[in-house]
Order: sequence, then C-alpha cells, then structure tokens
Amino acid sequence: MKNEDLRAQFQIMTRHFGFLNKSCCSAGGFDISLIQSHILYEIDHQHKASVQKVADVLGTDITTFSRQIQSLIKMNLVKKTPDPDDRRVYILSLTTEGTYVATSIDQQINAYLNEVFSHMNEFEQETVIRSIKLLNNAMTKSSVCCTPPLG
Amino acid sequence: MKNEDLRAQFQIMTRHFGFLNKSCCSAGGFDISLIQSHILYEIDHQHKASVQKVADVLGTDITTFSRQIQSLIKMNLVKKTPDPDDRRVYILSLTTEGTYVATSIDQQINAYLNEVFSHMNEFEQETVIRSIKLLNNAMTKSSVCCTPPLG
DNA sequence: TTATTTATTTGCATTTTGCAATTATAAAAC
DNA sequence: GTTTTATAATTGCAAAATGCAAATAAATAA
Repeated sequence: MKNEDLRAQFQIMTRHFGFLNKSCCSAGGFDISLIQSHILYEIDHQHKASVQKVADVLGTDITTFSRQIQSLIKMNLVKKTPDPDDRRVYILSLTTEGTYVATSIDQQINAYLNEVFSHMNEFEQETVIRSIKLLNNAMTKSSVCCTPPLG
Repeated sequence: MKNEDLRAQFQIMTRHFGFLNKSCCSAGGFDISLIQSHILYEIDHQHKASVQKVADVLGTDITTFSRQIQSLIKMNLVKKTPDPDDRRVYILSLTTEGTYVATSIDQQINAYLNEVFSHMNEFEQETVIRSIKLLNNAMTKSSVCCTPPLG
C-alpha cells in the first residue's frame, strides 16, 4: 500500500462524513448541531456521565463543554443531577424529550448509513463493518493518537 | 448486522478521527488547524482551484472560506492568481512554503495512520484499506448524503 | 486544621461564523 | 449594443463558539 494513497482515502472519507453530519439532524423541533448530537449520544451511552467525564471523552475544553450543556438544559434535552457520593460532581442524563431526540437522531443517521450501504453487496457490507471495528480497535490501541487524553 | 451497532461504530470512528485530527498539525512554525489542512490538501489536489470550487468541495460557506483563504495568504502558504479566462475568478495555489507545509502535514498524518495500522496484521490492513475505498465509493454514489451539494 | 487537589462555573477577550449587501465581471435577453 | 440577469468574490455586522484565567465549592492529603 502506498502512503499517499492511505492519507488520501482517509481525507476523502473524512470529507464525506463531514457532509453526512452536516445534513444531520433536526428532531423535536430543534436543529441539533453535530457537537450536540455527540453529547446526547455520549450521555445516553455512559454510565453516570459526569460533566468532566463526557467533556474528556469528547475532547472538548471543560469550560466550553459546561456552556454546551447549559444550552442543552435550556432546550430541556439534558438534566443535571448532583452526585450524592461527591457533591462537586453533577451527573448528566437525558430528559424524556432528550431521549426522544437522541433516538430520532439515531434513526436518521442509521437511515443515512443504510442508504450508503445499499450501494454495496452483502459481502462488501460485512467487510466494511468488520473493517471499521478493526480500525476502531487499532485506534484504541494506538499510543500516538486518537484517544482522549491524546498524544 | 444490527443498526444500532452500525451507528455506534461510526460514532466511535468519528470520535477517534476527531482526536487524530486535533493532535495535528504543526509545520513551518505554524499551527495548522484541521480546516486549514483540508484547504491546503484540496488546493494541492485540484486542478485550477478557484475560491468557489474549493469552498464547494469542502462544504464551507463562501464568505467564511474567503476569510480562511485570506489568513492563509497572510501566512504566505497560499496565493491567489486572477484567472485570465474569467476575471471574476481567482485561482488558488500553494506557495513554496505552503507546499512544504502541506507535505509536512501529509507526512505527519501518514505517520499517525501507519502507527494505527501497525496494530493490525497485513491481511487486516489490506481489508481495511479496501473497505475504506468501498465506503468512499458508496458515499459518492449516495443521493441522500455525503457529497458536496449534499441532500 | 490547613494546604492541596479536583469539579464545575463565570468573566472576558478573541475567533469563527453566516446572512445581507456590495463590487466586478460574464453571459443572456432584447 | 445596451440592458438584464447571473456568477465570483469580498466586506459589514451582529451572533455564536471558543478558551484562558479566575472564582467557587467540595473532597482529599499533610
């Protein structure tokens, strides 16, 4: 494999995903930004998601993140509960409406992805899915890049 | 394949790439933002890259893009040449320093990617590369998302 | 008890963004 | 050939997003 090829393919993929994400998402009367959809996703998937924890996972500056959460609270999609075990900490969770919006975004993105996958045959689809898992795995193992504290 | 799985894997991959990109890049004494690296890449790879054309490819608002170019010109990485065939148009190109910076970024990203790929065996590496090409292909074909005018 | 560390929020100044309007040129209509 | 319309690029402005430094509050270490 040639290196230039490698970077080019990743660049193109990143570009495509950028567009996919831009076209997403409206739900429950709100336009949800890419960042917001990631926050909702992460709150939904983490156990006892504190402000700090989610900010770390997303790699967002904590002060910026604090304000992002404030606007999601104002939109009534997220709520903040004091952690009984440590009163400095707030646990984030989705409101009923937030859960609805998160589910709706999930469906929209899945619809996009399914449409994309429909241009491949079944064998290719499975290869691609397996590959993305391989890649995610490799990136998790990587020391020089790609994971939260980052390097 | 389960849909939830699909979205989750893509979400994770997007996250990883976000980190990879954040840690990139410094070159020629400049900190180059993700957006700037994409602009440099695109100018380098397009034939007769006009302001409008590159903005479209990147999906950036033209007014924002115009200003992004201005700062790259100020950094002496990009230059603007009037198109002799249409005097409304400016053709973008990299300066010598811009070419150096673009090459350097290319090497940095390739180094990251190679490190990531080193956590896979050769067969997996080839599968992943082939899959990314398949995926890019499918996204190009997609009507609902992922490509410039977008949908 | 005091000092230090950690979680979160606010103040403020900088940067980024995008819509509306402007300028300049090209192409189309008449 | 002049007027209208369309296109490329830039600028004005006001809103939004960003991040550092500082503040507050609570936990842990000395």
